[in-house]
Amino acid sequence: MSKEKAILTLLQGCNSLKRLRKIHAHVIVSGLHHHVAIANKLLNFCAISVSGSLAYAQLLFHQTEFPQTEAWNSIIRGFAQSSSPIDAIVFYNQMVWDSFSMRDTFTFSFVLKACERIKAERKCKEVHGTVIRCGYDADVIVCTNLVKCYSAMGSVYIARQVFDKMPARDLVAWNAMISCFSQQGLHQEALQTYNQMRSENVDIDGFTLVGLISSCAHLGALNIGVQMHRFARENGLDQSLYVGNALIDMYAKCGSLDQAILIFDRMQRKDIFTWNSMIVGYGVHGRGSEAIYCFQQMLEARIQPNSITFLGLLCGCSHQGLVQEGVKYFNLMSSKFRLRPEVKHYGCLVDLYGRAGKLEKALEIVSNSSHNDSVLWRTLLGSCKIHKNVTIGEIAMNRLFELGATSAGDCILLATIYAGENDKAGVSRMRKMIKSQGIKTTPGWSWIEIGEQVHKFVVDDKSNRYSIEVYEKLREVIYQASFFGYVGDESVSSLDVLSTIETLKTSCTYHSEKLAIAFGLARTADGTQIRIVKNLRVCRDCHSFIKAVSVAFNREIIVRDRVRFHHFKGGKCSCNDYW
DNA sequence: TTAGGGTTAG
Repeated sequence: MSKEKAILTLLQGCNSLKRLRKIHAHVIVSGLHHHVAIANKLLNFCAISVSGSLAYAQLLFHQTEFPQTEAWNSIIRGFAQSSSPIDAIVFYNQMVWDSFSMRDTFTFSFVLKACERIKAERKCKEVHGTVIRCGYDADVIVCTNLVKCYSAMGSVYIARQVFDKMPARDLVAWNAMISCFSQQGLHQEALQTYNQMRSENVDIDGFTLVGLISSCAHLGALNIGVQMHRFARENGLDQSLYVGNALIDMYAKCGSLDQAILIFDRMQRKDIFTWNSMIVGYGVHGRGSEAIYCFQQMLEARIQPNSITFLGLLCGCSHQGLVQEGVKYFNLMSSKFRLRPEVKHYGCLVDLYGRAGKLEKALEIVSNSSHNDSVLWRTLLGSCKIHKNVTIGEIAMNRLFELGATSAGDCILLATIYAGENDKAGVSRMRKMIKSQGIKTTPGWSWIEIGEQVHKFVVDDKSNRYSIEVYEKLREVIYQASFFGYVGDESVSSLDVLSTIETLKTSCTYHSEKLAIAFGLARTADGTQIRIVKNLRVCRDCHSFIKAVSVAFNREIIVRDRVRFHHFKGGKCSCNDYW
């Protein structure tokens, strides 16, 4: 065997930096350090291997007199996956000026990886231009990297353009496009891409499923989610940790907490995502005690909690009124688990005290918090609405005003408090504030899944193609509901119904959830559960309407609002009218 | 024997 071959064989079996240093010394003594294959192998090991060293790789690289493409690629790749991806771009820039080497598909893949990780938008566009000029825009891997890179920067439209222009798309490319939509919150587009994928006869795998199941979770699209679950089972993909985690989250977010628990219990392996998805699931369903029990099991399984675990726990405690427990876990975060509470955790703490009527304590926390955040004051204002506290409500509103963060929702919250006190002047002030300050309102919308279609209804919307059918059905539903305790907004004082953003713009009659429920009643068989996902909180009028509908039509209705779940059955709601 | 992939919160 020649010396060169012997050294290459040694490098093949090398598994530590210490051993590599010895081989390197041997290479120098043998006068083979200019041998291209050996030098590249050495450099590649140092740059990529977990037992390598990027510092050593840099040393080797600088000792290379005329580095060729392979050497550049190794060093760029090494930095692209390191904690300092910016250095990959620095090396790429140097390579551009080097006349001894040409960039290839590997170079582009690695530098795009670095751009993706540090969200270097300008560089990504520049590399994209070079990719086109160099004729690599037909390369499926480079293009998939471009899709991922634009996706990471939120440039979904460009990502889709790159994807559409690809001459051939493989499974990974489709998965990247679906993930892009899913991660950017464009869930209906993710499902449409999946339909397109199916129509082009592309098989799907576990990666596809995870993106899609996550989109179903956000959309509340249980029927499609169940189909995905069935597909996973039939193809042996339900054993995957990622798929299992996504399924737990999907079932919990679609209102089927029992199904989420079933999958959770059956999972052979559980990681932090598994535990968090279950704890957050319990939390948003207002089942604090079970969230706490799950947390204790998690600790027994020796899984370290993170900040999301505590968000789930605190949410559960807050909605179940477990004040002492909530405070205990808030304190444990930093004292035992060395996790610094973030503004969202403080938000949960304010909500915890506020919901329980301890508004002075909640005010003290917001006032003393180093987070001078509008979210905290808004949370406090929400609690003031529940407990009809004008004084603290006004303090919160003034602080929001000073922070320049007043929204229409805030004005409506305070207007509702004034309305409770029969303070017409206060309500009028809030109306004027919205108008004079030009405060933007958020239109309310609701999703409902019928079969495999997700339909969106916007407040007072008559542009929907089912409008005539829906409005006609809604009139009938309101009439039926009136026999079961629902008093429509016509007979309710206009002050009493000021509780959502929608209200100021229109009458409560055509709130988006009412339209969606009427559509659901018209389009589904008797006894079928109706599930609604709404972007805002449910207003008092709609809440009492849905309670009456659940009994009048003998339907279980599940509404996921911006914060929590409401399970309506037999004229009652799981939130016990406390939300 | 130098490449591209996934989940929880927000």
